[in-house]
Amino acid sequence: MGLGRWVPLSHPDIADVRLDDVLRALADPHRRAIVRLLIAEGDRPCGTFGLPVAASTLSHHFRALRQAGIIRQWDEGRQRMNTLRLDELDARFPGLVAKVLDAD
Amino acid sequence: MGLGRWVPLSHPDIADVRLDDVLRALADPHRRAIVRLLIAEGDRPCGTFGLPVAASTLSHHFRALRQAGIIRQWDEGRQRMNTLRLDELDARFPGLVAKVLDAD
DNA sequence: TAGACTTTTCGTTAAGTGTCGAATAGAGCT
DNA sequence: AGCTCTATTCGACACTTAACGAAAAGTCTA
Repeated sequence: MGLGRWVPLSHPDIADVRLDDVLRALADPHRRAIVRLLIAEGDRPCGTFGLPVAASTLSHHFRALRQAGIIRQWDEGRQRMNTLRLDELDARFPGLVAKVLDAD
Repeated sequence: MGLGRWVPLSHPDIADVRLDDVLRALADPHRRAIVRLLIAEGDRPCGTFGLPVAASTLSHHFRALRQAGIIRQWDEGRQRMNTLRLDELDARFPGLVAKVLDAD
């Protein structure tokens, strides 16, 4: 699965998630599309989002979302699964994610 | 007031305001502070925000907010006034600005 | 007219972003 | 072992960003 397996996947504690990072992450339309699909169709591996970008670019967007505290990832066989940290995000920034996604 | 007086102040039509730009503009804490002060204390000139940055940097942030469609500016004597386009923003992205400002 | 005041533009610097292709590395299958 | 599949890292590129100081422009006041 690439070199990023030895360094285990790290996720920020929800208390350490910064609004700056969340907003910057959601300011990108590809990343909003990822979040929207996670809400609409549930947890899914990276390769199933159908975005028109190279695999390496996709990987970059998933990392941005994970480091911002928006998604959680784990490995399952040869794929990497993604889930939205919606409950945690709503506890920290109530209603924010929904409002952003509603906005377009 | 500087060279930017001959090119008159331009503000995007609210219909042309893009979510990407609004989120990117609000992802900066100095710019959120500007918006928050406009809500709390009403329209005010650029020099009255008390941010710990150089005047030229402040100017840069006001331009970012204006071009994103978040504030409207006009000249009054030797100062440049600022107002939040909150009604327009709420018509376009209902509740978004309030949610973002509430979030921290 | 001369000076003070407010704000912008310009030039620079350091850092960050989105994108791609190539190379790499596990997992699973034959 | 070898091959395929999924996803990552790396290096490169063009572009954007936040920040500063210096210079300049317009407005107001003395």
